[in-house]
Amino acid sequence: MRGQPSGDGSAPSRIRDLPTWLISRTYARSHALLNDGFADSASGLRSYHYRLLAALEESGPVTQADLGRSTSVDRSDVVNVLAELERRGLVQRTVDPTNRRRNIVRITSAGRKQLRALDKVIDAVQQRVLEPLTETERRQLIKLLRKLE
Amino acid sequence: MRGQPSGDGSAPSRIRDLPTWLISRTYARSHALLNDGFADSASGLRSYHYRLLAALEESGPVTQADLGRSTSVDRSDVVNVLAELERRGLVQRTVDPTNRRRNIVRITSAGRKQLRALDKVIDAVQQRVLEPLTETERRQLIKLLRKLE
DNA sequence: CGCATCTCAGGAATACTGAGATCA
DNA sequence: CTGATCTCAGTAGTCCTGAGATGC
Repeated sequence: MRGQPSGDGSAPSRIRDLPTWLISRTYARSHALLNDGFADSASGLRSYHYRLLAALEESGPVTQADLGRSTSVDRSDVVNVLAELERRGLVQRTVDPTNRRRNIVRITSAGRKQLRALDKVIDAVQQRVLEPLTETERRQLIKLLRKLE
Repeated sequence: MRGQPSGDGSAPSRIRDLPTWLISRTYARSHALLNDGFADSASGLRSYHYRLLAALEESGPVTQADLGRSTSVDRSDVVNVLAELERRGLVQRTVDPTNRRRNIVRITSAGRKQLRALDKVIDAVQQRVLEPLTETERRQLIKLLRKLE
């Protein structure tokens, strides 16, 4: 295209320096790695499943609505993803006897086991994505990103 | 759910502290803001259109393939998005006389004008997303994210 | 022939909306 | 009735794959 400067990538570009663009690029990369990793794990599960399983293990039994809120997964997606997880015996849904509108969801021991396997995928992806950063930089990045939430 | 600590959000959570999760949340937020902003602009354009227009203005005339590579927009999406942009008179496509496989794409003056309008949307979104960060932190974030590319 | 380019058709995964049924 | 919850159907936008046609 045009003359590119030297240095460590300080080419000023309106687009490439846009935080939202950088975020979306990094997201796309880790999203792709995640899907590849999950595909390799042959579990038939995806990122949504992981989010819900991991949240369930961390929080203990919760209602679907709370689960959706804590994971930022939309209510309608929660329904579908939980249905798949239940079909696989990874979670259990029971009607809340004190409020029959609600489903109480809990992770099963098979779910915990599956989660251990998915954790490995996740860890590998983190390593791949964060590879260019030092430990200090990683902590810094996490801190900054948490502020943005 | 469970007892939450105090402080400035140091609740340790395997999920919420995952860089890829943080990235995906921030991505989702800015993506939504971007789409809302573009919808309000009544231009009928989306994030892909902006990426291509902005890249075209910055690079000058290029082939579609190069445009796709520089913006990380897939070749097949480049085709569709450029078709829409051309229909609106925002870009111009001409066959490269020296290599008739290629299309040379250039932004039109109407395209530049439209880009100015979209820039405002983009700026507003950046402000909204980065609002919790100081100037120094924003520069730091950009630096870290660029390292991840 | 190999290879790059442009094009088209379609799929996958995330994010979301609207509406209906149930029930506190 | 109000409002929360779960469910279902369907859409939007991004990202990607495979394959065909063209021309270097």
